Amino acid sequence: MTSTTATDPPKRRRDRAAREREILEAAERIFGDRGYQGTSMDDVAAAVGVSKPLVYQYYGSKDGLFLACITRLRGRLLDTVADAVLAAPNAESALYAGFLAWFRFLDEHPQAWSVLIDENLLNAGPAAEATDEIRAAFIDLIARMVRMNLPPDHPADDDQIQIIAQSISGATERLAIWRTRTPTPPTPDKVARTLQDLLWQGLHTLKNP
Amino acid sequence: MTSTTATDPPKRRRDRAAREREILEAAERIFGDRGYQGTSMDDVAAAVGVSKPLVYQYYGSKDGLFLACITRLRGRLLDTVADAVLAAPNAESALYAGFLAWFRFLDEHPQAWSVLIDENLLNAGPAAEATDEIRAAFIDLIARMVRMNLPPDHPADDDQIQIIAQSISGATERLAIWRTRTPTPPTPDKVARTLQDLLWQGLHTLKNP
DNA sequence: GTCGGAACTTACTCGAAGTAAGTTACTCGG
DNA sequence: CCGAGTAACTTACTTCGAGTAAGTTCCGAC
Repeated sequence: MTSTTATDPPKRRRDRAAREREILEAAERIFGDRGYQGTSMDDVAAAVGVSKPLVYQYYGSKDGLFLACITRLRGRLLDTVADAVLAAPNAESALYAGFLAWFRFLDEHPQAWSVLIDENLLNAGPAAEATDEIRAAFIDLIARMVRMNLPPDHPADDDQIQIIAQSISGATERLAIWRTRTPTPPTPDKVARTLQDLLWQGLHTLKNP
Repeated sequence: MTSTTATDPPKRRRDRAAREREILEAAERIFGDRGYQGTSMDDVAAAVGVSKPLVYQYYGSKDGLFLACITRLRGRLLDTVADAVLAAPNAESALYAGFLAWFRFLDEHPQAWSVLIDENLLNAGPAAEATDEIRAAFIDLIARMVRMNLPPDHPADDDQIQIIAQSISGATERLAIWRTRTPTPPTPDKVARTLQDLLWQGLHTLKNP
């Protein structure tokens, strides 16, 4: 049906930055609706009212376009969570606030999240490294929080901190996927509280090797 | 190059079960080497020394073949971990033994694991439900262990148990991926101990709502 | 031997990623 | 106002891989 945005006739040239943004927004929407595999470059081009080679000129490849979507969406998610964490009065509530912000954001932007779920698609070549880098910002945030939570009397073991940060990242991602596939999932609040209860004690009693 | 298995000339007919096994084994190998996207059905067919439609007749689609690989590999992994868990003398060591078995298996079968990493690819249609079902056996095992670990004086909240089981599943999967992408990852033993330390306390002090 | 079904193949269609080569519109110096 | 230069854009392909239609060959049972 190729509805552009309700304005078909006055489709003039636009400068590159504007067109790039337009394409990116359409791509986020369509990838979110139909998934990576279910979306063709022609679909995206048609939605913007433009031809496919233009999309290729600006984004290089389907992976490139998808990566751009992921990067932007994850950036927003990270900002939201980081804001919540930094606004918390102490370490304990920071952990909880971070979890809560994460699950709430994903509830409120289901389309964004369904793009991010597909992130794992890009396991081939340099795209894999790119998605790892994007996720790494989250892992860093978590690692910083973990350090804040650790008992101050013994120095942190970097391996342990990485292990814990990766664990928390993996746990929250799987929980998010699980919630979307469960008919009546527990509320963000309940999930965040349960995670907090599960982890809080352990973070204080970590033994060094 | 189409190397079958070092025996090209005597390629006779075989009964269905044998051929299916042969195809499945080749598929595991090739998917493991090149990933889902990087593998074509012609590749698999050629490796067995057979034509593509035969593969389709036996496995229906590329997703079907891939799913068959995942199912078998996850089954083995589950057996290994379940054995370790059941052999443990008590709840605390069962948790640790399960983690350890998990990471050791993946160290010893890197090719199997690289197939399982791609599991997330199948996010479309009925394949998504199928992969969820396969993973569900793991979640169940974890959920049972969590119940064993819970303090007996208050009844378990099913939501909480699901949340925890999903978390642990997600954490171990992300850790496994992370370990494969890290030059010198911590040993399975260290990872298992850290996870155990992180979770053990929290599992005992879970509050009901 | 021949008949029936199971194992297997050749030779396609179709859809989507990616590209080569060209065309149209805007813009800026004269 | 006008022509060149360039950025925005298109048409018309190629290529590759998933999936399929329509057979053909082998083998065992009667």
